[in-house]
This record gives sequence, structure tokens and C-alpha cells, in this order.
Amino acid sequence: MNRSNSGANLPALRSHNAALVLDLLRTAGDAGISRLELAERTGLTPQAVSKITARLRAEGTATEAGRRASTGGKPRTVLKLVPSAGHAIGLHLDRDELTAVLVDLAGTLVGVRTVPLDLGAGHDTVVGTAAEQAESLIGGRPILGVGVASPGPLDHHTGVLHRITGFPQWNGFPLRDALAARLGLPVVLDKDTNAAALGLALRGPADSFAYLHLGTGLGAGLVLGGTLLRGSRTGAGEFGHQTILLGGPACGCGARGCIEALCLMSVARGDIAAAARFLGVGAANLVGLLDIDRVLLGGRTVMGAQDGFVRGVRAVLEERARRGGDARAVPVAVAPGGPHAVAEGAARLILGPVFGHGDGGGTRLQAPVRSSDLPILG
Amino acid sequence: MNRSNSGANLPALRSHNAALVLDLLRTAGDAGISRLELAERTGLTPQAVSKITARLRAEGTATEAGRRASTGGKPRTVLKLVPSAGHAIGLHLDRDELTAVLVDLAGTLVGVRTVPLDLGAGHDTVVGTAAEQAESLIGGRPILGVGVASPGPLDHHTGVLHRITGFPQWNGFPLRDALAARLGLPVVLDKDTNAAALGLALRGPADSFAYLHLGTGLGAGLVLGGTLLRGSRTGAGEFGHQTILLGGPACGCGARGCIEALCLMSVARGDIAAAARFLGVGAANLVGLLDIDRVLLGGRTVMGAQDGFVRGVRAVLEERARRGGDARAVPVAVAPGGPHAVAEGAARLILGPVFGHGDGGGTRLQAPVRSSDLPILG
DNA sequence: TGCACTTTGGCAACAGCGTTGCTTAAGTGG
DNA sequence: CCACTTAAGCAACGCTGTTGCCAAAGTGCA
Repeated sequence: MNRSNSGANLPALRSHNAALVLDLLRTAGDAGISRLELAERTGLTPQAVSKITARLRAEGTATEAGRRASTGGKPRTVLKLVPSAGHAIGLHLDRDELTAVLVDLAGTLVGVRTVPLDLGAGHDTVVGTAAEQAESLIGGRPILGVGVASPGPLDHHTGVLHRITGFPQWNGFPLRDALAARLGLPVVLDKDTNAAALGLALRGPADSFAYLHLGTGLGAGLVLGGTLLRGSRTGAGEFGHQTILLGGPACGCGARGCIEALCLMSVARGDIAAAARFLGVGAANLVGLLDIDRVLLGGRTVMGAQDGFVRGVRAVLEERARRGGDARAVPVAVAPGGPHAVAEGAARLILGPVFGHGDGGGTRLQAPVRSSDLPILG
Repeated sequence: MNRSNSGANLPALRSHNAALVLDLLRTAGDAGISRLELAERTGLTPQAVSKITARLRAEGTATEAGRRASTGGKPRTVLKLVPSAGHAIGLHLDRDELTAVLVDLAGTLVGVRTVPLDLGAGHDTVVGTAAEQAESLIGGRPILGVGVASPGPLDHHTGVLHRITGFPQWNGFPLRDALAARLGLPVVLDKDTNAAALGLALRGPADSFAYLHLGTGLGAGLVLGGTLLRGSRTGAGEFGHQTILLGGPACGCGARGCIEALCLMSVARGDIAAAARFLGVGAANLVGLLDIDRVLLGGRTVMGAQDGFVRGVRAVLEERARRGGDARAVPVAVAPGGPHAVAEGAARLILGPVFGHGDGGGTRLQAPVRSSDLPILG
């Protein structure tokens, strides 16, 4: 059950268990999972799992798909998620382009559209373009909702943008509500780095990790204990302006010795190794402070010199591990996912709550979201 | 309900709601709280709250205590927690002394004992002394469990100590199990900074804060979104060895420019203002990265020059807020709680789960903890 | 081929949760 | 004194996961 301040009743109990089972089905993927395995993993009795899966099958969100080999008795029946039982839209609003994706319940990409878009154009133009792209992908399908990833800062709870660097005209604009009104769908807004981290969290097995994004700026998405850390005012992840060199070179933020400034200066000089070392020092600080399992790198600058950045960051973390007497350093890798990773992560803002992850942001999809509320079953 | 991977059944539902109500009763303190207010706060129906509070009253953990003024009808009956319905022991194992406290359900200090203790003495001596101090405080009362706060690093899940700086002989010692076997009570082990932070979390209203402890070393306890962050290997909060001055003075850890080294060197020179500024830079990094609401300072060194440290850290944070255009800087204060704060926080390791906070650590008190399982009600 | 055994999974009855509908208790105000 | 308001409990209820039992569907040996 979610750590919350609200009481739970029978429907909440039911949703919780259904979401848990759905999540295990999702994680199992094409391999599927048997009822008894579900019972072991959830701690529920086999009979309870039978009832829950029967409901899910009746709703169309799960299905039987073959059997396992017998171990001396009746063979186990394999259950799988039916990915087409629900879809979500993910929008990545970047400074110069808009990427829209349609994904199914399993998170599989069903459709993509990318169009150039000047974030400096008027509110109506941007909202209109975003809505058009979303609608063209939907194609009449029932949609759970729309997740939007935007450069920060912004307020995830209210869905309002703040002062985006270089685009002050968006300050205070209620993007979530504007888009929700235009599309008639639930919309959730979050920072691009958070969306990327969320996509990675649902993809991989790492319980705690940091996604470091180095593009025109430097930011981080933090997943701690399986949960995305947004902070009190959706401000968490401001990694670029961590001071690592007191009295160092001036940064655009007004301070000195910020990681971002040091990295970008090195990159501008063409010295990737130096940039990677600065990034590594920041990563080492993160690893120590938060005790994370993994560091993932992304962003256009990193993608332009993947090996150099991974090697440089890894070297700093290995040095740190040696000092601490740890057998193994925290692994470093380039974030998987390709060019639509952020948009796909944005879609996960919608899919997450269906599987019991997070709270669906400011806009609760339902209260609580239960599988029987999937629109397709309406 | 707790974000977990385990299914929930009716007893779990009942425990969850009972814990929620108990927590509201605890928070209300001497002022008490009415049934209808409980219903509003939990989202449960008034009738459900009536049933739950009736059970709690029957068990002895809650009681009626007067009525509020009428607002035109029957006046509300005020309910309060019965603090004496349960007690917990908190032990603070420090390098040179042991503090043991006995607290009641409300967290109120009932008894304290402090004895000198050399952590360098043998395992049996230390465990024996700890057990003796605990037993002398218990005095036949039914006890929920014993929380132990120790210098890190250690593993909170297994209850095993790691390589404590200066006391390598404890490496790998299963302190939790040793003490549990000796006392016949559930024991939970955690780092001293975590215990301190947990005590502060249950005391104040701040949802997210950092407790920075500057004594012989520098560490942090992080509470994010109401939950103590322990990290994957109970390693979170290693704040002292954050690099803030690349290529700076050498630190005992083998790196250069660690906050701890910079702070302690300044303190050694008697330059509290400089130490506070270094601490402030680290705090500013934290505030940006985690978007916390509050910074609290503690530890012997801080307590020796409270004003200097608070002013210095505050100045850095205010400068940071000005740069970011924020109206208000994150507030800084000395952590309240007095000399037994850590031991009291350790006791909260046991009390927390009763009120639905956290998971009770490696040793689950019960599975799940429900109020009817309080030993006193046996 | 037949029978014993193992394992899976559903049916039916059940205890217990919060909810609903209604009644009783205990005040205020004209 | 009576109408009204508000609080809180009783009883019946729907629905949850659980328990006890049984049918289905395999394996393996005689």
C-alpha cells in the first residue's frame, strides 16, 4: 500500500492488489508468469490471485498464454499482460522540437511523431501543436492520459511552468490544465529529466540510480528506492549548480565552480576527458550522499562522446571505491532508450499509477486508479 | 498503505488504518482530536473511525478526554493517545559513552541513563553494558523493542556493523542479533545520524529536511518526503566527503577538498565563520539537489558555536536563494532535542512502525505491526 | 493400459473490513 | 418547551481475501 496519510477501504485494497499483479505481469513481459508465482511474489494466497487474475482477464487486461512444463503434476498456466488494453501519450517539449509518442500498457512504442517547434512561439501555438500531434497519434483509441515532459523549473503538483531558462514568457503558465482542457484527457506535467529517469526506472531493475543529463545544461533525475524524487517543489535534481570548485570559474547562475560551468567549459575546449572528470566528481558526491546503485548518463553532449564520458566518470567512481575499501564501484553506463526516451518516460507518468508506481502527479487519474477503470473497459 | 511489493489483506488494511489514526492521535498530543476530525483527515467515514477508535479504546491505546465546545449541536468528544500503553528503549552507542532512554508511546522521555563506555572494549563488554542499561530502565514494563544508534557505516537491514572509523574490530559484528538474543526483545540498528533525523522528523512538521551533524566527523541524516533515506546499503548521508574544492587540502579519506576536511581545519584554526561557510556550501548543494524544506545543524562542534554556524550556513543559503530568484531561502536552525536527542531518535526506530512510519527496519516488529499486538494488551 | 500420486486452480462458505441507512444522544437557540 | 443541529453508535450490507474442499491435468511406475 502506498505510504500516505489517507485511510484505505476495500476498493483501495482491491486496486492495490490488482496493480501489484498487473505490475508483475508487466515485469514478466513475454515470458509471462503463473498464478502460483504471483501468489509467492505478492504474499497473497493462490486463491486470491486466482480471483484477481480472473477479474483482470474478464476486463481484458490479462490473458492466459500457454503453460509451463509440468513438474510432476498439473502444469502451471502462464498469464500475460494484454498490452493493447490501454494506451498513453507521452510528449517531450524541448527547446526546439516536440516529440510525441503513443505507447501501450507494456510501454511499447506504438507511434512517434517529431516536429520542429520553437518554444519561444506563443502559448497557443505551442499548446496547439502539442495537442495536434497527440490527437494525430491517438487515432480514436481509448487513452489513459497524456504525460508531458518539459524543461524545468516547473511545479509538478499544479502543472504550472516556472522560469524556463531562455523562455521567461512561460513563467506561471498552467500548461497541464491548458492541455487537459484542449484534449479532454488527464494530463501530468513533469521535468524532462524526471521523465527520463522514470522511463529508466520502469525499464531496468536498479532500485536507486541517478540519471545525469548533459545537454545545453546539466540536470539530474533521481530514483531512490524505486521512487522518483521530486522534492518539495519539484525542484530536486538541480545537479548542474552543485559547487565542486569553490572560487572556480563563474557560472551563468551567478555562482562559481558549478559542475555545469566546469563541464561546459571543458566541452567547449574540446576536452571531453576533463568534462567527464568534473561530471564524475559530481557523480561521486551523489553516490556517497544517496547510496545509489547505478549512474546513467544521457543528453546530447554525452551522446556525442559516449565512451569518453563513461570512461571518465567511471574512473572517478572507481577511485572513490578504492578509497572507501569497497570491492566494486557503482557502475556507470549510457542511458538506454534512444531518441524518444524522454517522451516515452513522459508516457510512464501516466502508466506508472496503473501499476502502483507513484501517485499520478497532481492530476490523479482516478482516486484510486483501478484496472476496472481503464477506459477501454468502460 | 506502504509502497511495497507485497499484497494486502484485511488484517493489513485494518493495521494501516489503525496506525493512521494512532499517528493522528500522537500528532494531536495533549490537544486531542475528535472522531469527525479523524474522519476528515483520513478520508474514512465517521462510522469507520468510530469502530477503529472503539477498538483502540478497548485495547487501551486511546481514551476519551473531554469535549470540545458545541457548534450548535452535540459537542465533539476529544480522543487522546494513552502514552503509557507502550514503551520503547533507545540506545545511543557513541565512541566514548552510552546513553539509554526509555520513552513512552508519545515519545516522551521516561528515563535516562548515561555511562562512559569505550567502544574499543570487547564485544561482550559493550553488548553487556548496553543490555544492562536497557534492562535497568525497563523495570518490568512491557517493551515494544529497542532501537540502537551507532556510528556508521553499518547495514540497517541485517543489523551488522561495518568498519567504524577508529574501531575496526567491530567490522562484521552482528550487533542487532547479539543484543536481541541478550535482551529477548526486537532490536533495530541504524546510524546515529539517521536516528537523529528520525527523531526530528517525528517531532517537527517539515516534510523534507537534512540534519547535518558536525562532531569529530561530518555526516547527514536525510528525510525526504517524510521518509528517512537510508540508501541501498544504509550508506546514504555520507555528507562529509562531498568534494567542494577540487584539488583542495587532503582529507583523511584519501581525497581532496572534502567538506569535512575543510570544516575541521577551519575549526582547528578557530575560524568558525569559515567552517560555517564551508558547511553552508555543502548545505546549498543539498538544498538544490534534493529540494528540501529545512536544514538542521547538530553535533558537538556545532553546539559549541551555535550562532556562528547558523549564521554562516544561513548566509550561504540566502545568497543562493537570491541568485535563483527565490523569495525565501531555506531556513537553517540548530536541531532541537538536547543531549539525548540521538537516543530518543533511536527509540523512534521502534515507535515509527506503530504509527505507520517506515518499515521497522530489518527486524519487523510484527508483520504487520498492529495496535492489538502491543505487548501490553497481550 | 491403469492406477497412484502430484500439482494446479476453481467453487463455496466464511470472517472481517469499511459503508450505508437509520436511530439515539446531547447540545443550541427561539 | 420545542425545533433544530451535530455527534456517535447499531444493524444490515457488499465486498475483500481466506479457508476447506474438490475437480482438472499432468507424471511415473506397475
